Amino acid sequence: MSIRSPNDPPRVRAARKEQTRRRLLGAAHELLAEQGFTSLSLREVTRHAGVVPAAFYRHFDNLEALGLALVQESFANLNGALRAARAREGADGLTTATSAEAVRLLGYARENTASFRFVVRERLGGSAAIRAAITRAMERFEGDLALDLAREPALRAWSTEDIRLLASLLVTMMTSAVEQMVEAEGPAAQQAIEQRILRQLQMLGAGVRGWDGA
Amino acid sequence: MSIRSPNDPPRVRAARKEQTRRRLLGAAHELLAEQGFTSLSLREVTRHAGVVPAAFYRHFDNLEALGLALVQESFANLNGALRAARAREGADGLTTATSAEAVRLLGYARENTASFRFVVRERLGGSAAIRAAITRAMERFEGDLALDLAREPALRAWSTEDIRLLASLLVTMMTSAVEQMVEAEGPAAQQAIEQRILRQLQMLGAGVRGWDGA
DNA sequence: TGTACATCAGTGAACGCGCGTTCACTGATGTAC
DNA sequence: TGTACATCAGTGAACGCGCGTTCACTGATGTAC
Repeated sequence: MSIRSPNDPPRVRAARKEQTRRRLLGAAHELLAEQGFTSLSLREVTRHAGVVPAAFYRHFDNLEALGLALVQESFANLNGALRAARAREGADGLTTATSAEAVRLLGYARENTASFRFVVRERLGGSAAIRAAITRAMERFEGDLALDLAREPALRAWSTEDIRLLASLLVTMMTSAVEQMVEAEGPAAQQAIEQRILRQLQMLGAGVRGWDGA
Repeated sequence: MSIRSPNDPPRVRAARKEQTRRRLLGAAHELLAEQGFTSLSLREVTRHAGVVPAAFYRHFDNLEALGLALVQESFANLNGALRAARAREGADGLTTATSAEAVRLLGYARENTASFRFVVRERLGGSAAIRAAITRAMERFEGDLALDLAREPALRAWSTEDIRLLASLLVTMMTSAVEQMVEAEGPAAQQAIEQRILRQLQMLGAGVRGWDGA
């Protein structure tokens, strides 16, 4: 590091620090495509980032803090992408809307495999703090989904609890599809996964239409 | 080790070896209740089992081999328990049968938390070989379920592919419930999880009844 | 039953290795005048 | 604009530690006669 250019603008130091931080996060991100977070080492990350191990501590207290930053970033990107895509499209009807959301989510997962693989793998394993952060983010996602469902005319007669259960079930199904997606090899497999969950959503949709809450 | 008793029966050596093997598996099992397989160390396991590290190699090639043995054992126990419970009960009707199976599975998961926590955590993380072994076992489970579904009068008109999709969806739902169950604290939380998935199964059941395969 | 030899589960010491963390340092960047 | 001093991101060396694996060994168990 410490390569100076003659005419840097002011705040160069802060910008360079941020740049190194990004390099650390990026290095971890790349390494996590091929291994679990638990088996990641600080030295590995700094080596990959082209920085000396001790430099790590200028940016994070420890590896777990970096992991939490990754979780936060992954979900921020995902939510941003979904929000943008929703605004772009805007579908009507419950089944259609849910299916469209699934397609958007899977599409984003397909394009951001590394990020999703990390989240999917760490959701249940390894560090308790990271697990908790992922759970929290997914609960927020599920809550938003429940709010959307509550506005659906088709579900007007449903109890709040049943709407929550439906949202939870939808998240379960999408999570499972994303799990398959990040392990899928080749576009054919990816398309098959998408078609499978869409048909499963239709099956469930038939149940939702026939549901009288009894 | 090597504590001799005066009048041991023959085959003492083999029996003692098996006993040590069980101790190693048991030690790993206990340690895995509190940490991921990836962060488990050979020395930790042997220490917990009361054996010198080098002794490990008389029983397994490496830690991963022990992990695979654990996977195999977990599913063998699960399948045995479910088969026994099914024979004991035997329910009629699709929704009833599926719900009963879910109740059995969750009950067994409640009583064997450590074993399930291991499987649930390693299903997506860590070692590729262990992940593959768990996936295989779950596919077998899903295949058996699909066979059962195929025999259901209510599903006579369904295509093979749709029956597979339904089995897959049911496994997804049960897996999710088991994931929640192993993290649940207290009987109240456990019962809530059970009630939630039962109602979700009813919602899906309504869809299955109304499904015309279109 | 008794003896002599073979087997082999478990031992204990040793090895080299990568790890996380600490520390005093360096030199470019930032600031005050 | 120029100078003197302060800040601080990144360095390089050092540390103690637990790790997986190897090896020659020991002594109880097993077998052949």
